[in-house]
Amino acid sequence: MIHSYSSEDKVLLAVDCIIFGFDEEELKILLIKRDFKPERGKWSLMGGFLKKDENLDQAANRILHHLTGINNVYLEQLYNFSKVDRDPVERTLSVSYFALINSAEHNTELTENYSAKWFTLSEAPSLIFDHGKMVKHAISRLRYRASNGPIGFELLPEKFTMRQLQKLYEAILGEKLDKRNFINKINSLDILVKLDEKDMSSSRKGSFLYKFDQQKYKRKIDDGFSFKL
Amino acid sequence: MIHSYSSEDKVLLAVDCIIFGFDEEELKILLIKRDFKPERGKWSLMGGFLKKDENLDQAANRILHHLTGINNVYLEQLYNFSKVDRDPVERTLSVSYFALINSAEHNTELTENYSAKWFTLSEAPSLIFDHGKMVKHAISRLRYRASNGPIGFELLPEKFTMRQLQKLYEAILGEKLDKRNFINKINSLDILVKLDEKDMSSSRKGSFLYKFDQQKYKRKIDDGFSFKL
DNA sequence: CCAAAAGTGTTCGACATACACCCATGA
DNA sequence: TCATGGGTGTATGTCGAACACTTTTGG
Repeated sequence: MIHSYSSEDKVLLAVDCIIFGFDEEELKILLIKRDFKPERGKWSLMGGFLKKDENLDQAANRILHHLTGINNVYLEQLYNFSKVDRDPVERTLSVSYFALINSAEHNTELTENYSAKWFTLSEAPSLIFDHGKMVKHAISRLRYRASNGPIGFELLPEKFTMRQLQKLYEAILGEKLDKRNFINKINSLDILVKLDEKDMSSSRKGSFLYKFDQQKYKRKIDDGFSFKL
Repeated sequence: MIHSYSSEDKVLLAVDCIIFGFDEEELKILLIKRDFKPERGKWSLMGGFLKKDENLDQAANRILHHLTGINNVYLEQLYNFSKVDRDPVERTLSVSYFALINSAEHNTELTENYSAKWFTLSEAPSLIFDHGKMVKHAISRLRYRASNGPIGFELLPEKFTMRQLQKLYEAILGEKLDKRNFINKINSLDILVKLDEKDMSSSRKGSFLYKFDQQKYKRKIDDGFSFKL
């Protein structure tokens, strides 16, 4: 048995995370101001390098935790960006990941303890290297995933109103949806539980809160059900 | 300006290609018998290592050409497989690519000059490392792409019959399709040209040949059209 | 004349879309 | 009492699914 592929080239492998959040109205991404060279002072995605004793998912989790204090969020590998001169310092490939976080839960902590900032998609500054391309790619994957699986709930608090859910989907899909049709469709999926509780913050009448029913969803999936929105 | 990220780990990056072909009846993948260690003599995907002066798409094209003599085919990056001990020799990550080739055009050349062999999906031998996982992933991507874009034509000769096209889609999707519904749907897309020519090899009556009209398709796309099958 | 594949339309049901009014409440 | 957002059902059109017979021609 041989012990190395000794004549082959090795490369640096970065991991960059596109972190999505939702603030009741708009879809946002979390960026940090770089405090190191090159491009110090410019805005960038959260990133870091793969270490030799971890896989990419682990690296993405580690980087996310290190830069934001956050753990246990939805993370998904997207694409490997490999243009030879994409990083001016040294040949580096970057694997992009997208993350979904419930920003209500983490907002203040984030912006105070770490120098991260939320930007709406339209207000986001231009990013270093090919990070802009990564964001575009991530948005299109997010749309796909949100339309084909119950992934949107990752961006909401555990309990949420129908209106919040609708606003979220409108933000993800970039289009207005009809209130009645949306609710009918969601109800026909039969994967939410309506709670006895109301959220009173948005109106005088108050609106019922719902929870995503993970167990029920899994049972339905095993039964051939497929989520489509 | 700094000139290296000197303290970071570097890794070997492989590229492995899942090559799909179609032989009038079944979807196949092209494998080679490894003539080097480790796992010499076992079947594997076509693979090689990324070199420092090329990007991943270039590497995939180079590897494909080197191992099969084929150039200019549809290639798409899929996923980074990064488990720490996936390759027993040395830490290696692998980026999988899937390729679509018109096997009629390349068949004999391939199996004679190179030690490659076509396998139907059900007859394929078990593969080294995590190559089996890569194939599964590639099939699901192929299904998605073929359902949402005119990518199936990459697997057919330039001129083809409706029946061939239907068989191809049946093979990709893994289900029988209704002849009339299929033809109606394809015709309603309005992206094929019917030729005056018939293919006489499959029946006494002969069946008309069609070509995919790239120009027309592009015009329709620019016009907001979206391919769905 | 017969076997074997090619070609061709219509009906029916399901699902998506469009659309407007009453309700409950706090101020 | 009124302003604000919450909640609810129906009618219509579109698209996908099921389905069977005639045509051609080489042997």
